[in-house]
Amino acid sequence: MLFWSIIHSFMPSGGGGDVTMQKGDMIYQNGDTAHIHLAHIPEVVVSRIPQYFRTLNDLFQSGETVINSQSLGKILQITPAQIRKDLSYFGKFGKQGKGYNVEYLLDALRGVLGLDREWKVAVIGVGRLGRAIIGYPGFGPDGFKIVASFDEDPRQVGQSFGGLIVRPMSELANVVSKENIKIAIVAVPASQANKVVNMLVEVGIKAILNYAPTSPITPKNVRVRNIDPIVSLQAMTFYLQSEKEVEISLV
Amino acid sequence: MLFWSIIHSFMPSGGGGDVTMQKGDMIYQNGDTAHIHLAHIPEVVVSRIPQYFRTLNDLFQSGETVINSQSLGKILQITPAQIRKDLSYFGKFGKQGKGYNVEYLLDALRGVLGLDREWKVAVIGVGRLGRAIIGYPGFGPDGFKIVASFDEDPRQVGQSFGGLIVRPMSELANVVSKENIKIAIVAVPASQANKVVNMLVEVGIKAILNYAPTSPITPKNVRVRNIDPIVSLQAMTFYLQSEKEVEISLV
DNA sequence: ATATTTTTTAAATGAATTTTACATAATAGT
DNA sequence: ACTATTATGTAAAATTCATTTAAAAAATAT
Repeated sequence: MLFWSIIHSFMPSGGGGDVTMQKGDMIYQNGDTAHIHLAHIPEVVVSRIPQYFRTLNDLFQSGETVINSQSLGKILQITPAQIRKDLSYFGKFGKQGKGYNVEYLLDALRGVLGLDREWKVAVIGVGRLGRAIIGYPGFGPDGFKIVASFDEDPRQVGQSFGGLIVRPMSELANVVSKENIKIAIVAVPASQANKVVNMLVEVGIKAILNYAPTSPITPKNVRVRNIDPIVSLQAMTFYLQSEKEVEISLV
Repeated sequence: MLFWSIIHSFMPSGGGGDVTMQKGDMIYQNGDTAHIHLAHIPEVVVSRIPQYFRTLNDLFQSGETVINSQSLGKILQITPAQIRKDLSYFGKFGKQGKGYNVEYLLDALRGVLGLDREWKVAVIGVGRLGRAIIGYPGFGPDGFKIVASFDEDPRQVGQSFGGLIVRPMSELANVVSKENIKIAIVAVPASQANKVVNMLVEVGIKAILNYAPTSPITPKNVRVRNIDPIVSLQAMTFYLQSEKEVEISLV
């Protein structure tokens, strides 16, 4: 690989669908093609951005036009310094002496998170949980559109939930490719989860929201987030029991 | 406060319900009472323990008797060294040259997480989501028993879901105290979540699993874990869009 | 105008977390 | 019984991440 160039100073983003570059990003040449490699951003930072986004959305809905890092920090229980640092990974959004324009920052983060488009989503498994997910009204307003559902069970195939006909797994590859689906939600029993995840990886899914109580293994270009209420509860019971400070009377 | 003693070498746990102490823990005297302060364990470590526990459970179910850190790491996508380090915060559970006895480690972690008892849980909000939670069969086997449900809406009060009569919020304090409930699951709309969380804190709830898309503020002795699929999805779309490496033809 | 507020940036510090490396102990094979 | 191998536990090093500090710049309020 022939090294080409590192961006040493920030270049503010242009208009619509282009790639924003920043300090630390790299352009390199490989054969007859140039590649852009975006600078590393800590995962913890990436996980906080959606929370900033949601809070800004709430503020915007309630008519707020400006907010500073201090107030935002109070709402989210995060220090103002950290909020400023996090945002600075992506650009300069604030006005000195004033704070952040809510609508402007909201738009900026929408771009950062890739939410300035619609993401098509497939749901795998239409049991009790899968049906609840399909019926959940929260995905649409944030740009996630459930466009297909699948189930292994022939008795489910053909049924209709939330306006979606349940398809057999054999149609997965076709539908994912035709509809250009990149995101899947897994709502099958633990016993089937690994097999299903492998199939999803195979057909080109790049992000999986996994509700099964497992930790599926995927190539690192396929992201997985697990939602497991038991795991969350257990992490809390650790504290519940360890905080029982023992009191021994000495008298 | 009169300083008393720091534990300098590990004392293996005794029998049933006592508190396991270890290197770094402190005993101090305050008035006529002795207090035990357990050594700090990183939050990330605490979050991983339930995953070890779940995987060991699976292994145990499928008849495995021994596992080493390498194999466990492969399953969980964690380095063997990290697993050993994590476990070493709580004691010595392995045998050199062999690995960990699955059943023994499982029991040990059950104790660490405080799962060697039953935890009573209250569910707040019996809408679509709340009912799905009450009906979810996964809580019971892990020692979490949903013993009460509440709703603000008078039309829901008195109805029965999953064998539980829905109670009015006015009975919250009484029931929580009589039943000694320490854990609550919040499944109310975002607009009510903060108010509900405040009520829960007030009546002595110490751990909250929050399904509402908010980040409620609590005193630091009350733990909160948020489950928000939108936030999880958005953290992934960041990578989906930023990984679109741009390819520019140079020919 | 001037003082105040608040952001941005960089650098330095500090804290938390992960990895490395190795002494030590158990096991398995000969 | 001896040797080679395996795998833990942990101290120390390395890394990553978070926080603090300081200084410059921009906006607002007095």
